[in-house]
Amino acid sequence: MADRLDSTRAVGVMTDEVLVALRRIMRGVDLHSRALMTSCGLTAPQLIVLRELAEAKLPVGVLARRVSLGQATVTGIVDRLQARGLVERIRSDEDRRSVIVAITRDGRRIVRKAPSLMQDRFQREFASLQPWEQSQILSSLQRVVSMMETPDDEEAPMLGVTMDVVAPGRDA
Amino acid sequence: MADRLDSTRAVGVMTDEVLVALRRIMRGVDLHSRALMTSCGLTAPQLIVLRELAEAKLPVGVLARRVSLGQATVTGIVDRLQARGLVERIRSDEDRRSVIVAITRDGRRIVRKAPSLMQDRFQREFASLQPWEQSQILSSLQRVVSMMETPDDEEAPMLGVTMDVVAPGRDA
DNA sequence: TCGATTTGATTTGTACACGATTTATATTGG
DNA sequence: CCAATATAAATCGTGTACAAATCAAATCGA
Repeated sequence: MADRLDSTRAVGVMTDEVLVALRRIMRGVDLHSRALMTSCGLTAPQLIVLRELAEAKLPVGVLARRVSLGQATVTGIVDRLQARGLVERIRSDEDRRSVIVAITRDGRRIVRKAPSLMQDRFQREFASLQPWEQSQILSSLQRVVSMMETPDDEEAPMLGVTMDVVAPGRDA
Repeated sequence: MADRLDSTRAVGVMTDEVLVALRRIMRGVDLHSRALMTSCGLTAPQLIVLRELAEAKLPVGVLARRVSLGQATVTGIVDRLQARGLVERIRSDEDRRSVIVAITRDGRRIVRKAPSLMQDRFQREFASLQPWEQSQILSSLQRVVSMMETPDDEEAPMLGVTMDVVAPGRDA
């Protein structure tokens, strides 16, 4: 019964379970994001960005790196935030290519009363764990991150998924 | 610079790090999905759906539950798969509201030569860990899942791996 | 100084992913 | 038998998220 996938090597079994857990986590985060949306009008990424800006005004590029998102994505998020008057764009005097994003008074007010990024349930349960369990979970997650992100983070050359399907010549 | 987060309560510090790790993982999964796209023309969700269909033709609703996605999302994925001729839609004779999705010969061929869902790198690194590390990671992830999903909501049928911990009952 | 390159941001196009609504078909109640 | 209800899928609207193309400003080179 376990051999439905011809390509399933022994190692695949547990990897698949990891994958399933990952997908369920992603789904959970997404669903919470939507719940947030209906409760306070902000999605998780929007709130993350806003929180970052609550600490300091930043140019878009720096902001993107801070929140681990692409520049294009952040531009869209800032668009929506700006439409609600929660942030403002200021062209830098130093470098007129650069757009500084700053939180507004309204934005600050919303950040202050916004619920936590993760559901209360998660916070509560996580907090109730023993410290060693908390660090174990954190380090496991970080281990997964390190296995997923390229080590010498050159960003592009990791497309090594290709078995023989595609030619690796990306620079040509 | 360490006091920028003065507004976070003690419990928030580690939770935030968990969150960051989670987001980086999600980003990693997404990036891999795109790499997959360029290498074999299929994204991860498409491949997941196709794999499921390689085992049996299914109505859209059942398919959606099997892969833990919404019905609307699966409709879109099936649209794109169908446009490439990898699946076909068949209206059920029994119940003409129902649309059975079946994999085609081309679809089966692609599934066969598609790379694993996760990069080789992840597979290799995960496999190279000590067994106790593997189970620690898996159980940490599953712990996170259980903290995130509301007990009410359980049920998500997952991608067929069902071993322990979650959802004992496979389907009928 | 003027072109070429680089760099920051936006735009465009594709693909998820969801809830809500709509459409088509079944089933049931009167 | 037909209206009311229920269900399956498709469609619509919103919001991520990315790469690629584009635009605009700065900087470098000749």
